[in-house]
Amino acid sequence: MIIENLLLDFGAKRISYAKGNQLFREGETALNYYQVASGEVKMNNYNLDGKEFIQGIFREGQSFGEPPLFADVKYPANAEAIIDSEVLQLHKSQFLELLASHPDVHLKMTQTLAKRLFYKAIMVSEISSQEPEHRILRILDYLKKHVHRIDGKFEFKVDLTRQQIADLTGLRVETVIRATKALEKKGELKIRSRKVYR
Amino acid sequence: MIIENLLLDFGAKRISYAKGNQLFREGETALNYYQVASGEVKMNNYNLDGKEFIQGIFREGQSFGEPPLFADVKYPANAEAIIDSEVLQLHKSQFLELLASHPDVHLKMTQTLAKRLFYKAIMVSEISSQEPEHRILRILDYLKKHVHRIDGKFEFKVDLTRQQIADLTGLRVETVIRATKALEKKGELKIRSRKVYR
DNA sequence: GCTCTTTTATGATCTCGGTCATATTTCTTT
DNA sequence: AAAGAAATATGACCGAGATCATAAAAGAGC
Repeated sequence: MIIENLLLDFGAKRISYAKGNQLFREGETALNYYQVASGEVKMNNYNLDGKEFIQGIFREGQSFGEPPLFADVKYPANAEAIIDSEVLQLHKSQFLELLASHPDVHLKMTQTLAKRLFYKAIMVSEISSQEPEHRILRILDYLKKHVHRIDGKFEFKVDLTRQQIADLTGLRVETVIRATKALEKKGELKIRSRKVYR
Repeated sequence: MIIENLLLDFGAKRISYAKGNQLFREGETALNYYQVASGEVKMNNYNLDGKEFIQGIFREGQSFGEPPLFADVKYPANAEAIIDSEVLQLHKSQFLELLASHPDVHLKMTQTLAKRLFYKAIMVSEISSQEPEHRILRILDYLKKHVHRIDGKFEFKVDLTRQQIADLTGLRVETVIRATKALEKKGELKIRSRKVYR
């Protein structure tokens, strides 16, 4: 996260996206730095038969889609507003200038990328070689510990639908529903009025 | 990649690891920056029943295991020499000093992380939602285009065993063997004396 | 309150890739 | 050249999770 005034100083614009609208698409060239001012944005892929995979969900203060600004590659996924959202948008060239003139911000950016890489490393290994229940617990624990920074049993209310959990783990809704129930029975999580607590 | 003399100036050491030896393990705290001087190092995970997943393979000039130096996390995977290797090793504090005093090197580092993130984003989506043949082609195309920078049909000789392809894609050897054969029949790749060309 | 949509739920069936067993070919080492 | 190890190959079978169908509960909008 880069503080708003600094972004605005460098010419960032505040732009609104209605629920369901796309900010950019897989395969496009990256032109801007994006940071959520309010709302919720997801990055996702669709495979050939329409199945969605969610790369990540970004909330207030979080930036997304920066890697292609550094590496010379196209966007590996789409970005879409999950709910009505406002986004701070800064053109690539100004963004790079900002980093060059603010080493501390650059370092923070590097740390952000490093954290994301850590998350992806975990997920890719999980998805490739673990059974559904394990995968689900892993992503919940990751969100609990690294995103929401919550401690204590069942203190983390999972603000995701079963479908979203499925899309984050590469499973199917039905499998997630059955697996979460099995996990509740095992005492690994709680379900109160359909919401999952971990 | 950071040029060798610069690393040595900051106190890096050249260390040899025999084939099969581990440089660090999943869950350990990151203490050093690593860069391959010669040989080949892989980062991997093992799941509960011993199945391996290869996060990446690093060759001469490539660095690995940096994210935990930036983000405050433990290693998400092990590092192991695939063949006898020499590695340049620089202590975390000196490494961060190096970056602070050489903004160009820092930017290059950020670009490296960004590229790796790009690769992981592709793989995690592939693994989660695509069939074996698709996954295999994707990783081969990634290696061809982004690692070896080769152009032209069947010009890329894949220097991986079927088992390694399996461990990189989260598949099983038998599946990779069958899938590569099917892909050859479809004209997507060639197999000459058991080596895969793409 | 009523309607429409979204989300959760559950059973039945199917299928693809995993598993297991075994063989053959190639590479290494002595 | 022989022996051993590693990599590739192939068939038979199985099972976990996907798929399909259908329903019920909860939430959103009017």
